[in-house]
Amino acid sequence: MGHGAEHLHHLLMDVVRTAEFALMEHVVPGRALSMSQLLALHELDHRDGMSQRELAERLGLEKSSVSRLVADLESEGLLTRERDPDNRRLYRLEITAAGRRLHRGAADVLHGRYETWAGAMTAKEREGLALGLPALLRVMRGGRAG
Amino acid sequence: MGHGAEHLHHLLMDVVRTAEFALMEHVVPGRALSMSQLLALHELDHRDGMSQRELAERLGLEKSSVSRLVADLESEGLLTRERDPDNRRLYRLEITAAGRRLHRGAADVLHGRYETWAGAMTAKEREGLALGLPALLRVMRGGRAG
DNA sequence: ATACATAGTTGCAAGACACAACTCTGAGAT
DNA sequence: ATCTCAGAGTTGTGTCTTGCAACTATGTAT
Repeated sequence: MGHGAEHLHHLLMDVVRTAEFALMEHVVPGRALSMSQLLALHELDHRDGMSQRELAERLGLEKSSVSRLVADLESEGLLTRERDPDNRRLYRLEITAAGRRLHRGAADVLHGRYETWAGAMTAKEREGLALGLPALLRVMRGGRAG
Repeated sequence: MGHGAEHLHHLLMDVVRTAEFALMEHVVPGRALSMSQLLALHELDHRDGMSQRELAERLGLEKSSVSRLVADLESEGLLTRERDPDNRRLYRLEITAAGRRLHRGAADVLHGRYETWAGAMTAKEREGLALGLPALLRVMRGGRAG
């Protein structure tokens, strides 16, 4: 087991260095979207009506950062902000059709990319990854569900 | 296997969001080191005498960025730069004892962190990760060995 | 009414990075 | 020799992303 741990040091550093590049490169052709912007769309695509505070929590960003992030996305027509009628302090964020299209497009690119990657792995490696990676995330976050 | 691919989209985004935080948080107590600085030490700790161009390639950074990065590390006594006698255009970078100590310290912290994580995983998950993660890196990089 | 808490905004400032233009060194070609 | 060209590294500058602190606006409780 010390074996795996020694590897992990190396491995995780490589993952961080490699993954962001592999994820972001050309997933959104034409438009210049940051990682955080894409992650925000990602969150909103599978849960509408979040507040900025909630989004900030999910993204691990400060509320001020999210304020600007969201303002940019709104001005590009990728999401809408409306005050909650029941509590006008907070916004209800909703992804627009364009935002959804963009996110799905990125997801498709990633999907295709994964198919390529998967083809270069053995079945055992694929299975291991499918089992181990979610587990790693689970424990890295300290047991909370994603 | 479309199943795995759909997951991966979600998964990798989460990895990027989570891993950097999990890796960098408190691994180098006292000193303020950036991810790239730590990665640079990591590279130099297992291969001495690299040039800046070489390091830039490994880190995926522009040579100007590496120039400043390395200058900082040198001024903090974590590495040395000496012109190659055989080709005075390039530097030979060498990690110092202090740099090595610092990197090994970070590695130890990560090691301990992994032990905790591993304890929260099942044996199958650990094995899967140990098999799948290197494979993922391999294919993400396009087959080159790490 | 007054005090307090919460959601979001704005004015900074810092850090990390790329790009372009520069210097310095070395390797041919004439 | 010297001219030219390529490669390694540096510096100037601008951009992007982010956090912190101070602010406004809205809601809640006493």
